[in-house]
Amino acid sequence: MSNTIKKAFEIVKLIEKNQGKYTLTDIVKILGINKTTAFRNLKTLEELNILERINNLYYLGISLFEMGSKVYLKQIIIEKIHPILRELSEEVNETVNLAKIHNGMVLYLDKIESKRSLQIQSSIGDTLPLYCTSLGKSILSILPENEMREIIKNISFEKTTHKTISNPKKLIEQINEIKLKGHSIDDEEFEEGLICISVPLYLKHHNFYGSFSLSGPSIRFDQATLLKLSKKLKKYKDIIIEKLKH
Amino acid sequence: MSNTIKKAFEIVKLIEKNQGKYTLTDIVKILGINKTTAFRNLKTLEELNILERINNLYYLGISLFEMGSKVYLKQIIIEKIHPILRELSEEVNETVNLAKIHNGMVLYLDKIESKRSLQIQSSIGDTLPLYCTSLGKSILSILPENEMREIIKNISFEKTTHKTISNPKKLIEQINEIKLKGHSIDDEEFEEGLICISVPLYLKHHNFYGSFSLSGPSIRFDQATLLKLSKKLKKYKDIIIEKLKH
DNA sequence: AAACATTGTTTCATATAGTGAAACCATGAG
DNA sequence: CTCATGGTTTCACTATATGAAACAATGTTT
Repeated sequence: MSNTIKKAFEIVKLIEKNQGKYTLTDIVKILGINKTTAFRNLKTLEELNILERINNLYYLGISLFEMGSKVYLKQIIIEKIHPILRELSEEVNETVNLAKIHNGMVLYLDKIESKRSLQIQSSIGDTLPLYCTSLGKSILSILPENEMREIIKNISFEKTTHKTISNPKKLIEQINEIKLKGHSIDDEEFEEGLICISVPLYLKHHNFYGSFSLSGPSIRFDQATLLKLSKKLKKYKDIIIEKLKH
Repeated sequence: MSNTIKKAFEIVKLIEKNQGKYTLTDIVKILGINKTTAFRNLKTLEELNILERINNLYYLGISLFEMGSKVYLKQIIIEKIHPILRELSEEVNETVNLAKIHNGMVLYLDKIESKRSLQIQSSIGDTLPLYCTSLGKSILSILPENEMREIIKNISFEKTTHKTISNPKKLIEQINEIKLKGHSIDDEEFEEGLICISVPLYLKHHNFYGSFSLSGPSIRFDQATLLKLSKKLKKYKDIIIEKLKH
């Protein structure tokens, strides 16, 4: 079924990974496709503003921005939650992230940066593994049991810090704890010096399995602070669920 | 050149206009394409998460959100300007919009809603005509003369309120005024009861022709207020230009 | 400045891959 | 139970995307 579309989309996905890095010939080499085909597809994608070409290097185009702004998720869910998360961020003066599960990964949906926060780089639209982020672990804790097992089965664990969870048993252990506590913590498991604390967020009516978090440098996030923050998170979680009830 | 891609994209563009309204058969009728082709294209688009199907009705898919979040414009320009606009919004307690020109239209890039503002519906990603918004008029005032003339030549004026500008001469007159004053006003020219005030924003290094605005109900925007707001806008404009200088 | 390398673009013959009419299901209405 | 509607599958066909090769436009090396 429409291979042409898929091929074109493969190109776009490649550009998404590395904007402004690839030239026609690069793309041909990387994807192993024919030059003429690539050439013509790039041309049409450019015409459609799906890609943009500057000095023969390709970038994601403005059409994607236009359409991306209009997906249901953005207009109905993210934009309704945003002001609430903003309040949270202002109240505790830390960076807030919102995420959902997508293809067995954490997809970042929204972010409110605290003014003081040293910038930790996670961008809206990025995807990260479930097992090494507090957001991901929170989400895992609210998934239907069989779905969770299925996802964990397909994870290939890779350590990014010495604290990263590296096997299914440990992960499932933690998930069970999270179910009891109602929140999850990423204690430098993904990035040295970075701590996150998340609560799961399930919106039944929208079939939304997600979570949101507070994150910052480990210096600021001692045990006492974490306890306080977890309470705040749960408070705001209730506010969100109330607002998105229908 | 790759007609298949274009056809597929036509479908996506149709869905963008009316999410959750069209079924396969509708799409076939509206676009005058073959049922089988539409069927298969819809299927691949769904597979690629470009479209989402719920009860045989189509919505924009999550891939578009992912990729849309990563366009240069968003990551480099909008996200840098955002906190500044947020400050502006908080300082004057009114709704702020950011826009740029795209295909002879105003493309809304960002929005910060004031808490008190009665919701005026303009969404990020929307496009509106240049001539009936203050944002558009501001942009026109900074375009190269020939480009501006060319664009105005192609406008088909349509009145949405009795105050809407309805001919090129009047528009060019106003643009000349804007060039002198440094800001533009939309006095219920697009929507009854809605006033906007904008300043143009040209970012040389990014080849960015845009503008940003404050908007709200006409009751609040008397002459004296407008004067104050125009000063604020210009102040923030300088801040933005300074920050995006390189 | 000439020869070479590299990369984007065009041509054209070919067959693959998308197309569309028609038949087929599944569902819901009358 | 019949009909109507809308989604799905089949299959023969040819239009359409494909890819090798030639070409043009760069910039680089000698």
